[in-house]
Amino acid sequence: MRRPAKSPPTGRRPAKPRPAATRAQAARPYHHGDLRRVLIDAAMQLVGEGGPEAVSVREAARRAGVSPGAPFRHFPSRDALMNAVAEEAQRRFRAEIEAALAEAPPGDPLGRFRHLGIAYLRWAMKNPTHFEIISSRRFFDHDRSAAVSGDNAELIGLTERTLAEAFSAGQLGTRDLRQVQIAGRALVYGFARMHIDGHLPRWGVGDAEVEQMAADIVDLFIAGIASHAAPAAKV
Amino acid sequence: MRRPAKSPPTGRRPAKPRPAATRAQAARPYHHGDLRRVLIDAAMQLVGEGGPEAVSVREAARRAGVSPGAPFRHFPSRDALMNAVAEEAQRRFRAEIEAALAEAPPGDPLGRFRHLGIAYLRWAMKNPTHFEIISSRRFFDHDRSAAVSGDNAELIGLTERTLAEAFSAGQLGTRDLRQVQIAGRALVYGFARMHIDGHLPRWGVGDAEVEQMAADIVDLFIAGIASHAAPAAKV
DNA sequence: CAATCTGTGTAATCATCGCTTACATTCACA
DNA sequence: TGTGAATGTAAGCGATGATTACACAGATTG
Repeated sequence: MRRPAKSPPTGRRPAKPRPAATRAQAARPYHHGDLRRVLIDAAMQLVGEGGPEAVSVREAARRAGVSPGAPFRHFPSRDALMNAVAEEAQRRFRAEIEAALAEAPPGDPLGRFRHLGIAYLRWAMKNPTHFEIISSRRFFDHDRSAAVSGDNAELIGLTERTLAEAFSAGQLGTRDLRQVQIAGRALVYGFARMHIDGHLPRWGVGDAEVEQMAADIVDLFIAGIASHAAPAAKV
Repeated sequence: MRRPAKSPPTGRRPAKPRPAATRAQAARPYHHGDLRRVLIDAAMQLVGEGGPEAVSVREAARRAGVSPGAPFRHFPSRDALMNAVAEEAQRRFRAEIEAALAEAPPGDPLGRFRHLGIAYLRWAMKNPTHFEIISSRRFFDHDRSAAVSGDNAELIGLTERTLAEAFSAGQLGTRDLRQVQIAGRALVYGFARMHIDGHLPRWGVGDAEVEQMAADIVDLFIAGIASHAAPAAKV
């Protein structure tokens, strides 16, 4: 980031009130097609390249080929842009989780929980920076975005229901359901954040091994909470 | 942050080469006592007040009563200052963890592991912003700070050894020790991050209940990995 | 004791950033 | 066809991190 401006006026325009420009030079109509969309895409790309902090309104404008003030017609602040980016990321996240869950066997709640956890981690491993913005209060305000909090609540509800079914089916023994839910969430969230924050190498988990380890700890957790009289899950 | 400058020259000096100032005005010797230390303290305070992003070199200088360029005599960049802050935080973290562990019973490895986990979470709950800077690669570079990575490695080694002892003592059944270590870390780290990132309210965990819940999920994890029966439960 | 060297603070300046305001241009609709 | 709303540009404000030239003070040494 922080490139040196790089835009000498390029003779694009004599700068003062000019007669209609004729547009013979084509390629740059005064009005951008769908600037809002383009800005979100550019910001998504910036997040992917350098994390949430790498997003600047000016850089997004630059990539959209537009003046630094233009984005403010569509987003009142940088935070608003980040919110839009977070909504987009959260939407993709939810879509992938639900798609993965659709392929899980309907009969076995604990098995579905396993699919849920693994899909969650797979997306987080593949999209660490996007996962980060939808997870950390620092980069946007969940409470201010109905779309994000809605998608998020939907996913949380999904896992809660799944675990509750497992509980009802006697797959969890006598454990405290709420504790199991929170511990399960902490486990997958923690592993995802360890990946994002670069902790895994220190724990001896190389890039090639990450996905397998993710599945392993989900399985370990399930084995730990599963009712020991009924080894229903897996195998 | 972002306060409006607020420093009209205050007539402190006529700006051009002046004869010795006599220091009759006392209170402000040209050389600050220990600016480096004061800057770190100011930055620590800023982290505590508004998180890592709230740290600015200029604000630290302001609080130290010094010109905006002065800090750069001690820290070549903002990141270097953040590194120093992280070292301080990591030092305090380690000290508290080790103190807590010293009070744990030496005979029972799994019990010591429990103390470790609870002490870890207690510090994280009480110092969320400081915990964040030593955890997230975003705010400083572990690899560039021998002090931080040393303290950190020491703590990790501690938990690894503790769990290994439990394993040797037959308290873990036949589980994969490495997986247990990583899952345990993911669990506590995840819970700490959930707290930092403001997820806990959504999971129904209020501020008053946080510490208890932290202890509960550590216990739940330990119960899950403790011997009782092997994972596959070939009862 | 005096001269000078080195460390540390100040002043001024630069480029970038988010954001605002005044103005220009274009589109859509009456 | 004309006019207002939408949406772009230009210019500028105050903030930031960073650099440079200079001022001062403490320590070292002749």
